[in-house]
Amino acid sequence: MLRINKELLNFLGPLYHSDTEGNIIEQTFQPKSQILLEHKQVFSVYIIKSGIAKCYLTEDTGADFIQEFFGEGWIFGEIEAIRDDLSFCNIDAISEVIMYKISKDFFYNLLNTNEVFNRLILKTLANKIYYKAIRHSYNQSHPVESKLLRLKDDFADLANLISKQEIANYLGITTRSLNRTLKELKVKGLMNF
Amino acid sequence: MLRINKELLNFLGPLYHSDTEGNIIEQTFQPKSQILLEHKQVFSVYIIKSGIAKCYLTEDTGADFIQEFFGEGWIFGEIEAIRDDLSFCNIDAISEVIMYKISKDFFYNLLNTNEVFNRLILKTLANKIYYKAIRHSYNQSHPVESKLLRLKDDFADLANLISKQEIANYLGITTRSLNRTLKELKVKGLMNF
DNA sequence: TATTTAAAAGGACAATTGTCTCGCAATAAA
DNA sequence: TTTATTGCGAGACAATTGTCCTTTTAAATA
Repeated sequence: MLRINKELLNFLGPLYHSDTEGNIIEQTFQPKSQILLEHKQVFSVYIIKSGIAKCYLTEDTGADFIQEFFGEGWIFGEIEAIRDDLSFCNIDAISEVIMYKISKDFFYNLLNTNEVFNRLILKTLANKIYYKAIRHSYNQSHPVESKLLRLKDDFADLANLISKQEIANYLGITTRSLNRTLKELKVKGLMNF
Repeated sequence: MLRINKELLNFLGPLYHSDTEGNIIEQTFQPKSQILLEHKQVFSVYIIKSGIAKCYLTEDTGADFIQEFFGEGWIFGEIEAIRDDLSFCNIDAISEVIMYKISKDFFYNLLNTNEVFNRLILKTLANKIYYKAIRHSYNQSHPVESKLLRLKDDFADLANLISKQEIANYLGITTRSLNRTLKELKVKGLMNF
């Protein structure tokens, strides 16, 4: 649930340091600040250098559904750039987030001229689809208890970084259901979160 | 819910006809036959020339969750090729399906040497992510009734091609829930499917 | 320390969705 | 025509999850 991409980060670090034309800039976001908003134009592609962000959609019901938690090396804005369309997600910083920011044009340029980068982006996109397919299918076919157990280890890692509300939003359930099920699992001795 | 990709089909048609080395072959699958199985090696990338297929995952609960219905121009196997991993979906023909089949190697080759193809694949991947993100979020945040209404028009188009069971599997619900809700909508005069 | 605020936990009840089962209708096989 | 077979629809009930609201806890501030 916390996605990282060291390969992409390793590619971008050196590129940033050798860049003299301002094609890549660093930008810092404070915790809880909004990085990207739904239904807006996107002018840049972002890669997380450090910190954690959440990517979520706000539905007409008022509920937020968290697509993914983004960590080091995770990229966003690239889908909008490739589709040449408005943003379809909100991105909020959870911790302090430092990011590499590259303009759409430079992103296109890299895609066309740098085979390694091109392949990295292809892989990243393919992985995003893979992760989403598996998760969506699992979510639709299993009760809350199973979903929670499946993420047990992730919770342990993220426990002091993300709130209960965020976990609920990630699972597409209410905090009430989350608490109820967590308690049942505690009684059964299957979880101590 | 029935995805097509004319652009990709328009690209592949001429390529197929000018191909003298057997890089692209046509293959026909009968209705209900299996085209791809989960957890198997994938040696080719497929693009649908005509017909309809379904892409689904079988969960440990025994339930099938349909990721998408594939129509003309839709591609699959490309994610496995890019990730260099086993298949993670089953693909079954629904109607008779005629496909262009290209080897992994030729697919890689096209990606590296043909900028147009490369861009088409990037777009296709980005679209797959976009569609999945929107649908997953909607599914998690809305009751069955809303999900059905949202797909009203698609149902009308596909009604005589796909079964009730398949619709239920696409929505991640049981046929019982589907029938119950369809009846309620009929009573309300909101649907006549 | 006392006071305010926000996050977390949970009680009571309602709504939604699933499970199991049976019956009906349509189509295919005997 | 009769007999299986299969998909569809739905009744009765159970389980799951959500809604609304109150209480508890813990951290932040005065």
